[in-house]
Parts: sequence; structure tokens; C-alpha cells
Amino acid sequence: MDAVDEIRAQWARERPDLDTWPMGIIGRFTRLNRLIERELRDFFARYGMERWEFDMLATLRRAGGEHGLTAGDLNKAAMVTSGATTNRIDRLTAKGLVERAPDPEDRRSIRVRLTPEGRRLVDEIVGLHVANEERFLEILTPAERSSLEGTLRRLLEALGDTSLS
Amino acid sequence: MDAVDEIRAQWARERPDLDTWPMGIIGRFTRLNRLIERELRDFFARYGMERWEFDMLATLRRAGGEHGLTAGDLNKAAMVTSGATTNRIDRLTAKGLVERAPDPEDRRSIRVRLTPEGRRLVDEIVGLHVANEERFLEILTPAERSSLEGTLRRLLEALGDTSLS
DNA sequence: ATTGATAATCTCAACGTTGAGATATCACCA
DNA sequence: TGGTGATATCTCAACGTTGAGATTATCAAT
Repeated sequence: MDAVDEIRAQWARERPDLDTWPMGIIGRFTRLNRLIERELRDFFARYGMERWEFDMLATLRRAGGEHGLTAGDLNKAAMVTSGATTNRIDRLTAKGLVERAPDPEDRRSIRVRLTPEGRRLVDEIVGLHVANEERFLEILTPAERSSLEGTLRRLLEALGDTSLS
Repeated sequence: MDAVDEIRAQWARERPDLDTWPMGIIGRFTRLNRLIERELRDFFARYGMERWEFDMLATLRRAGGEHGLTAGDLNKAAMVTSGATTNRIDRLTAKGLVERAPDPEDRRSIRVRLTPEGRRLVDEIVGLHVANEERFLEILTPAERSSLEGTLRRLLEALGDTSLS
């Protein structure tokens, strides 16, 4: 019996004509996400970071290469508007964690690269971040983890989330 | 192969020492949630509503009773701060969908009640909302749905999401 | 080469939430 | 009964995102 069971019981009492089964899944996605977001925020706060800061550094780090990513790439990865990305690049630049460079292939674009300090920071934290995420999932058996992952992947594919770009 | 598989492949290339399996689940929660949020926003926009408006009306509707809920109850249900709730009650009041009434038992509190128009509106939309949510899940078999729901419930219970209050 | 359409980034006003503080009320106990 | 700490709501300045628009550069086609 969790909060979503309570919500569905309320609906069953007030609107017995409705079958609210989809809330049993989508409502739980929503709540789970909020709880995880809160935990992640607390986690990154311990390192003096906001979540979006880690996300941007991690996006750059895992992309690899010497040339960094364009502002547009970072837009898409973070799923925010271009104004927000400009602002975020400005702030990480002020912190000395990334830097802008001209894009040699397209003068409309810029390249955003990790500084050595930015790279050091993300490499230090990413392992701790994964270990922290493991905490939330440790009550699941290996079989449950694998089944859950497979189901989520199928849902994402069905919704068209098939590519980073 | 979805976006999360790509992300994990990037990490495997750049940091082969890391086992990023938790991202296979938590990363998918995050992305699934964002996609569902976008769909729900579009859905409610078709009825001239924001998602928070429906959520507040639905919270009041399923609670039942004549007396409505206090502002604090609505705070907790929406997981926002009291300032945001004051603002939202103001706006729904201006639209004629809810009304404030004094709380007979506690003069610090207020009671927020659906107006007849608010109740009519939420009763009209909630069925369509559930049908819309079904769309996202229709590719799952009944067995998968039930297994997924059970796993999510266990995760929520483990994270302490056991009550609405 | 020129033109027009498309694309990438930045700018900025408008908007909603946050978080801290103010006010009023309540519950409890000395 | 009066006092103290807790609680409920509202207020408001600060902040970050959005969405539209401006600017500059590129591409496609002639």
C-alpha cells in the first residue's frame, strides 16, 4: 500500500465507473521520479553542485573527443531551450569548468569543452553518483532489475526515444 | 536500442572501469517521465488547461466530501511550496473553478472547494485522461503491466512513499 | 555570384516557483 | 490564565526558464 494505491482507492470510491489502472503505473513513474530527483539534488549538493551542472559536465565527458560539443548538442541533451543553455554555459564558464571555443567547421556554432578542472571534477563524482543510484535499486533482485529495464526500454522505444540527437 | 543504451555505451567507451547499470533503470525513469510530461501537457492544453490545474481539481474531486481540503493538504498533494499553492488557488478561484471558505474547526486554515463548474469540468476530463494514459501502456501485455506495477510499488515503499499525508 | 531559406546562438521581457519572513491562531502546560 | 512553541496561510523579492525576436552564418539553387 503506497500513495498511489490510496489515490486509486479514492477514485474507486468517488467514481466507481472508472478503471484507473494506468495510474497504477504512470502515477508511480511520476512519484518515483520526484523522490529520486530530491535524492539526487541532495547528493549533488554535498559536492556544491546543482544537478544540471553535473549533467552538462557528464554529457561533455562521455561524448569524449578533443573538440567538445556545440551549444545545440547540449540543448538537446538537457531538453531545455537555447536561452537556458546559453545561461548554463555562461555559469559553468564563470566557474572555470568549461570553456567556449570557435567551431572550426561552422562559424555559427560554438564548441563547449571541459577544462582540465571540469574533467577532473566529473571523473571524481561520476563513480560516486552511480553508487548512490544503486542504493535506490538495491531491494530488487537481479531478475527484477533485468525485467524492469527491458520493460522500460520497450516503453521508451514505443514513445520514440531512440536516439540522443 | 534507445537513448539510454547510447548513453551507457558512451560511458563504457570513456570509462570502462565503471559499471553504469543503475542508469539503465534510473535514466529510463527520467526520460520516460519527461516524455510522458510532454504528452500530458499537450493533452490538457487541448482542454485549455495546465497540468497543475487538472491535478488540483482532481485532488479535490477524489477526496470527496462537502468541506473540501485545506491549502496545506493541497500543498502536500502537489509537492510545491505554500507560496505556489496560494498563487494556484488564486488563479483557479479567478476562473470560477474553486472557492475559498473558512475552516470551521481552525481559523488559521482555509477550505478549498470545487465549485459546481469545477466539479463538472474535472468529471468530464478525468475519463479522457485515463484513456489517454492507456495509450502509453498499450504495448505491454497484462502480465507485464502487473509485474511492472508491483516492482514500482516496492520501490516506492522502500523510498518511504507510503501515504498521501 | 546572388538570393532566399534554414540554422545556430544570444538577448531579454514575462512568468511561476522558491524560500524567507510576517501575521494570526492553536495546543499545551505551568 | 497566561505564556510559549508550533502551525497555517499569505506576501514578496530573487532566481531560472521560456518563448519570441535579433543577429550572424551557412546551404541550396540558380
